[in-house]
Amino acid sequence: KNQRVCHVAVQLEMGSLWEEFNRLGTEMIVTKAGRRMFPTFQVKLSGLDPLADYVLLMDFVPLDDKRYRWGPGHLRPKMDEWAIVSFDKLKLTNNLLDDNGHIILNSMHRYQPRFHVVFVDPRRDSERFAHENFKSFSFPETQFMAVTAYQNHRITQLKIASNPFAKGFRDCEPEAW
Amino acid sequence: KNQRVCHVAVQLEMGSLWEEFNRLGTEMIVTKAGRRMFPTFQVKLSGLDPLADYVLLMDFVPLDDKRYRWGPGHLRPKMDEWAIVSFDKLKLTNNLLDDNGHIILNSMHRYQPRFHVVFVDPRRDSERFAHENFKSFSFPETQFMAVTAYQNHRITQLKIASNPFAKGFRDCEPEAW
DNA sequence: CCCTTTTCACCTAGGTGGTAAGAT
DNA sequence: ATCTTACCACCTAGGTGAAAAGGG
Repeated sequence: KNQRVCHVAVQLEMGSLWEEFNRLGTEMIVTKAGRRMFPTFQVKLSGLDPLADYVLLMDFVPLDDKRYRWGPGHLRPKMDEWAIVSFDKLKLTNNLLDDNGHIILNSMHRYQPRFHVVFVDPRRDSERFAHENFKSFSFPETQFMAVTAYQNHRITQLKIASNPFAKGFRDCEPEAW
Repeated sequence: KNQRVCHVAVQLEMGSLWEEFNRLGTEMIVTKAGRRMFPTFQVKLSGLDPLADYVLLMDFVPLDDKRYRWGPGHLRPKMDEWAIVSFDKLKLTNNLLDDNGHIILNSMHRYQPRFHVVFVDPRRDSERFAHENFKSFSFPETQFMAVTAYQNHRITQLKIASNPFAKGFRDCEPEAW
């Protein structure tokens, strides 16, 4: 592995929330127009070379068949700072003809989100080193099933309890979250 | 001038709205937190080399003293397409200590917005060619005075009539805009 | 007196799950 | 029967000028 990526470490943000969902069997809604993930996939990066350029992206590995990618763009990390990368604008869709750059997933199938840090190699023959210029990370607690409607009512209730945009469906508990 | 920029042409969007404001003497609000411009500075680009990289930015030339810049980032133009660049997220502030990347302007002073297309020269000694790698554009009808409160009531009325976010202050006319 | 700051009601824009109807 | 779609009320988030208060 290239020196620019071999020391890179990644920590999942909101890990306890992910685990809480994972215990119930996380589900993510997919729609024609595209739907955000909740919890948001968010990681804290360290060990980046402040002078190097990186491309950060995600893909979704089916615990069945195909694979899809999504990237939030370039990053040149700031010195003395743990870069936090949020995929909050990433959207999931079940529309095979989607042209909005959303992730196309198969409803009722399970997926493992994966995160990749790719060093942008400035050398002319960088293709030759492509295999050593990236590092990938998987967090098992972020696995989920793509659905068009929630299958498990307890997942629905946890989403309503923890997602600010679903506050309209809460019954009570003004301070619990 | 470099071939990558010498054929670049730019057309101001919403020209007639800018002219309507200009006839009254355009004013732009500046606040501590930063305020958007309205009308938005928006241009249509043509003559770009589809294989080249560009940086697009704006600055504000005082019809008195200092100068400030703001850039929306890189652009690699799509073939067969007139790229439209919108500076709708640009904000103006009068806070000299601003660290949000907003444009710091002097209230009660007049400014001329200016647009620059900069070719990202891949050559090692690109600094030597910096003077020939950009092209700049000024539209006199986009001049304005920075203010903390509107000075001309007719400007206020035109803003209310044409800015969707000010719809709450309209008296009538559901179809006029 | 002139200019700036703060707060506010009223918008735009868009992210939620519920619900009922539609599709297979 | 099972999964999908379209629409909805209800939120978050944030862009408006008005008005009143603050500052020199």
